[in-house]
Amino acid sequence: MATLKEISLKAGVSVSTVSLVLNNRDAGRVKAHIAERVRKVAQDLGYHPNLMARGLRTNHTRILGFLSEEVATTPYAGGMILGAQEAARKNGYVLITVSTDGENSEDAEIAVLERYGVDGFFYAKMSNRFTTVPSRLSNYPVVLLDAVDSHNTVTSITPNELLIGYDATKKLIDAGCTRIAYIGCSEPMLAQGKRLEGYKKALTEAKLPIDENLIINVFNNGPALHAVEKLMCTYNPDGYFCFNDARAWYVYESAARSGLTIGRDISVVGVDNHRVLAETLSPQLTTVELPHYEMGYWAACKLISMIEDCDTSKFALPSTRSPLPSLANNGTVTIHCALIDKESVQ
Amino acid sequence: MATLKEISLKAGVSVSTVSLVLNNRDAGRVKAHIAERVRKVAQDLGYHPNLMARGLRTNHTRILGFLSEEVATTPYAGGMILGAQEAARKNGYVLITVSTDGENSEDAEIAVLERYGVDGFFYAKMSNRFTTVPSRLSNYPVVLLDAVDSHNTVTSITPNELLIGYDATKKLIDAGCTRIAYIGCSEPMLAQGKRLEGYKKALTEAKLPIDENLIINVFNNGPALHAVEKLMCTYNPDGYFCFNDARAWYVYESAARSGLTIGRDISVVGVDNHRVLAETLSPQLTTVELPHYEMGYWAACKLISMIEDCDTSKFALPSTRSPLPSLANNGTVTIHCALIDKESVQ
DNA sequence: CTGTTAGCGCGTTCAG
DNA sequence: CTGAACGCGCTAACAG
Repeated sequence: MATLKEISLKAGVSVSTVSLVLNNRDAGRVKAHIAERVRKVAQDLGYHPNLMARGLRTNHTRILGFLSEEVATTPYAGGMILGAQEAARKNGYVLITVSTDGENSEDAEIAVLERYGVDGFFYAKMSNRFTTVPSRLSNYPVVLLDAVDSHNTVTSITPNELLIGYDATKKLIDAGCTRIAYIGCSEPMLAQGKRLEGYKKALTEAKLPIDENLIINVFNNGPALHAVEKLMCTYNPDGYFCFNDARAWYVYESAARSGLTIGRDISVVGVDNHRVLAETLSPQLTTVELPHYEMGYWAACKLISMIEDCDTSKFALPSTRSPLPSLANNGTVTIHCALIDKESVQ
Repeated sequence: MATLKEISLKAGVSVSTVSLVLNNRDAGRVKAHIAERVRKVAQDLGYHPNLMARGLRTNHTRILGFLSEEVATTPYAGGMILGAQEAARKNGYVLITVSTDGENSEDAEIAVLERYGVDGFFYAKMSNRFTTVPSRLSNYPVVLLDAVDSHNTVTSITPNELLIGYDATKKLIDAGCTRIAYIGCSEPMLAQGKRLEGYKKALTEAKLPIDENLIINVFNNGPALHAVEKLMCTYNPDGYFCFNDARAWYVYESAARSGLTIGRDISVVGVDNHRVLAETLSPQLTTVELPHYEMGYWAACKLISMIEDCDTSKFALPSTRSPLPSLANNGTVTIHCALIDKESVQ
């Protein structure tokens, strides 16, 4: 690793001149031909600044801390890290990811990241919920991922859960379904209530009745299958909106046992576009995609803009299936999730 | 963030004395009572060394670089990162994870990690395969994850694929199955050949015939389902060893359509213990767990031992379902994966 | 327009 | 037994 000093020696100028040139702060301060020579030598030596030394001096490291409660391990949410990483990379930043296994270790993890001099933090949760950000983070730029700040003060990005329920149900209505079931989630989650609300909104708008018999909440386990089978036999829904792709499987299995064909006899919409499940199921599952990658990407751009206190227009957002909200937004930002049309809706 | 200087001022000693004491190098060099005072002040001020400054001085940062080709995004392999992270944390290290989207960006990513002064690298692949490690890494300690070095020189950890096939098939044989099918993978993978080999080995040992009609390789898509249905109707296997949990789903679906009950009429064993799939399926899928967390944990301990050139006995390996190999091993290390007994084998 | 000087926070000689 | 002095690689004052 070449150093500034080596370059200065070889180019016959002082270290500070080299620093000036290589940081492009030589406009009208260093003669053009000498600046050129410096650049040449740097190029030849394959110079890259030592980021630790620079960080020590400038007090910013271009390291972002990614705090999560085992989010890295969930099959769903690795995409958030990937998206954040990608956006970070494009802007010359890097991620240190840390998982906290509980509230108690959290403080220690933050302390470690502080010692490395991170410039800001992501604070990610496993699924959309209200959260209070640790007070230790209050001096840093922070963006919440898949969680909403209880005090409604720190910027966050989450899926628009209501629209998920609305779009999915609308899809089934437009396909001609009139008796649409909702296979919900027994665990208390923000997403559960909102998606149900969207489901009801779509039905109401279409002047379809809300039949409480068609609404069930299940855990992700054996009894869930029986509950779905029973619902199918008893009330014969022609459409199913499922809280997630895993719950959609119960519909597939029940249909197979009942001799019903998905995409013809009944229609199904899930949520997640879970890589393994949604791709494996046959016919492929029409599902609303949770845009983890996109949320991560957005959060990183947002965080960097906060760190650099700069105009958000410098960030090029990728064009993705779920269009990203403007970076100018603050507070509780939501993202309209794309419905991925596959084969399970007639 | 308190500094050495602040402590030295408050304690009325010099900076170097503080450094000595706080690094526990004060044996017979600093008077006990003064050392005690220094420690007290440091405690009060909540002192933690600035890791960048230390790294600049010592040329090691306690940062580990985790290179992977989108491994972070696969639903399978996030566990590797988690395991590596956990082991790193326990030993005072931290991870910078970087995904390369192709061979070309790889070199640039490595360069970035070098500039941050990482002490060593993980080089992870998406699934067990032969790999040549980028020459740029040759000056660093490196551990390969879920991949084997083509030149057989850098240390790697991978699942013992042969035993996966053997154990899974043996499980079915012990349950009384005599016509055991193998639902394999059409993509060329190291794992495919080895698992098939283990399957055949178990059959041969049990003096069961190897019937090529019972062996099919499929992609993960619609036609796979038809292939499995056809196999089921035509040859009536009583046991199924599936390359992975996703392929096991085809057996579940086919069985449901044929009116067969899994765990009674036929038995199924998968591979992955994929969080969503294996837990959602009903009856729950008996499957061989790919110990991603464990591999990551092992790799981190190994890498740190290489960096510190220290005895491997200082590392406490967690007791996990798949017992970890000794850290004394070098070269191509494999891990015996645990079979998770659930409900799909009679 | 350029080079000298200083110091970020730390660890390590080397005198005293 | 302790503290002064130096340097890691870099940037930012300020002087020339």
